[in-house]
Amino acid sequence: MRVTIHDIARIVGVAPSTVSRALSGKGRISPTTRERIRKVAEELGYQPNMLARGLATRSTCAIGVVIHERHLPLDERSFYGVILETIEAEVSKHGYHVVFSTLRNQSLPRCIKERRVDGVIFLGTDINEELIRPINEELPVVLVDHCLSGLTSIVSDNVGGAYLATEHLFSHGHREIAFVAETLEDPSFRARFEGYRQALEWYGLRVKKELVVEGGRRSDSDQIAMKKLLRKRKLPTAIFAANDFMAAGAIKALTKAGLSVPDDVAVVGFDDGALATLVHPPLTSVRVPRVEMGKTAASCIIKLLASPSETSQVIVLSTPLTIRESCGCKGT
Amino acid sequence: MRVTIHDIARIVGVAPSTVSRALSGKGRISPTTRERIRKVAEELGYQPNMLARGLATRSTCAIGVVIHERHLPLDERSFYGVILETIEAEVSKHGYHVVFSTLRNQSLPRCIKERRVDGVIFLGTDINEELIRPINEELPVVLVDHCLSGLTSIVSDNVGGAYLATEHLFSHGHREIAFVAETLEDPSFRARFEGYRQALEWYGLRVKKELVVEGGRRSDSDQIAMKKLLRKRKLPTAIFAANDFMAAGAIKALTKAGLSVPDDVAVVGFDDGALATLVHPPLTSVRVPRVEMGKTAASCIIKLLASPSETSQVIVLSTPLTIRESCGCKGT
DNA sequence: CCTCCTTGCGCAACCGTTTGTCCACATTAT
DNA sequence: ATAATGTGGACAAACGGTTGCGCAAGGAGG
Repeated sequence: MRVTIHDIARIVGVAPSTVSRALSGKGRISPTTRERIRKVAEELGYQPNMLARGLATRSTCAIGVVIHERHLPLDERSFYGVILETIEAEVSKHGYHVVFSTLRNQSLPRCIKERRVDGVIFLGTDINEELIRPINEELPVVLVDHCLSGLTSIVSDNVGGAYLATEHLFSHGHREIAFVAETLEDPSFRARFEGYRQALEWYGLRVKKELVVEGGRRSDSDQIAMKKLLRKRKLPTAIFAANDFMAAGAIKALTKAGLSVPDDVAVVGFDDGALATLVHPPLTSVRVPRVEMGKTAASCIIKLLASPSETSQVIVLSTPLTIRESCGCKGT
Repeated sequence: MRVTIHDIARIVGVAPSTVSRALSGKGRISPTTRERIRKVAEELGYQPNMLARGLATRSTCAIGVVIHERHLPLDERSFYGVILETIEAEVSKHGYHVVFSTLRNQSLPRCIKERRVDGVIFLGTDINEELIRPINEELPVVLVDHCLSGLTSIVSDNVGGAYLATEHLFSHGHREIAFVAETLEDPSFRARFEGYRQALEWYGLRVKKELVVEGGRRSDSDQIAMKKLLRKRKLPTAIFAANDFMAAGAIKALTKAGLSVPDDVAVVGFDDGALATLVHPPLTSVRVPRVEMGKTAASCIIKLLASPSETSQVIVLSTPLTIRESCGCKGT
């Protein structure tokens, strides 16, 4: 059996409550008994039972990180893995640990319903508002990559980043710029489309329907989209992809079709994840600051945990353009 | 305040213990009162407090998943993200949830030391045996991608997969086959090298030192390794890379150098993750059955939780070769 | 010398469950 | 009728901590 404060109390010859106070540092205790207790606890290798402590203090020292199943798998296609691990690293500095869970068929994980966490971070879009609101009544909630009024939200500047990418292509002479995405149903992708649209408009161009293609949610979405695009009578001179996955697929399809990237068609992606430097030519891509998003989410939830009345805010992280070779302007 | 069994007991007019038994289905209770209690619990939206239950039953309904920081980030370079999410999906079916944590500077996460989990799954190599053994004294432990005597271990057949890959290249006429890895210090990569060595030996070839290159642990390890290889007076006709990341890097470096894959140099990777189909040409790669590894790990820990005396075993999952285009045998 | 404050610590209640024990009553066998 | 058995539920003691309250001893101030 594990050693408890009662064991320590018996050995030192004090009451369990005294042990509790000595170890937690709260309450009035003489320095000498405090030290005696600490020493014995140390020797016995005492580890507090967090369940008991949690029961008494109504806290769990855990924060839930929930990700929608649509954003799985946590691999090359999704950047949530990095955010998850960043959150874990940050909150663990404050003594919290992470309960990781996915949202299946839009029902909250048991660990949340059963209040086994002190706060929740939701990762990604596609999470029903009706699911989140009630949670927020009882627990601090932080949203990452998603925005809801009255809730603390961490988002990247999708519109601005897309604007930047489109503008970059325009400034290098491209006038026929395609937009390729898996689906425009996804709010992030729609925002990226919006930035694309705004940039074109600002420069006096219009969005051409035939240059906007969606590949759908299937895993070969990239090739489906590119097939659609390559069927057109006139190819664009540049492609702005809504994420790196689609950009990599574009490069692949173009190369296969005997076209050169960036000489025949320039390509710009979005995310600037590890994939960007794994393909050839290396992707010019709009950087989504995943680590910063994770860190910000962690610090927000910690702040909310400390003072739940903290007013909610929307934090927009900027998305700079990382220029590599796929856009063809290297050295210009 | 949340509704407790005391609230229900008061309303129904029974003792809290009766409510507990009615809800859990254990113990003798008349069907009519059981139903009355269930109905009231339902109406009040009762959710059991798992902390209290855990305290009473000495279980937490949580399993810890620990990954060594060396295997981070959880992105294109690591396939542990997929395993993590698979484990979560599986154990949640049995009412468990996942506490995710990384191993920093070789010290166990607090959530484990404080026994906030009922069992632990360790992901990846590089985890100190001295850290794991004591845990195993008190909790069921499962190892994934790592093997320790007396502990239940789930591994993929690295040696066999590498043998298969090398044999495949040999059978298509290649005699100068390079081996490229980040480092041979990693046990998985060493095992893959061993398979490579065994295959060469079986076919009467010897390992040539100049054809075995390591790129180191840096993020541009792939390019460093390829630079070393391309400097040699005589290029190999094929490259067997210890993982997809290095294989993708090899393709990139070869393409950059004006060489064609697979016509000038064939490339075979290892992992067969999402990256394999994202590069051009698509990678022929040895499949590491990540999902199956996750599922197996989950079912092992569930079994161990049910009967802790279960005898430990080593489960080796087979690693078939997925043939695509980078090895140049398509259609042969 | 008496009162008042402070300090250090013990007592006991509480957090919300589970579970062993026991009792009252009903049912059946004798 | 009485005794033996079975049934349904109450009571209370855990589980391992935290925390409000109270009390005794000691020191300071009048």
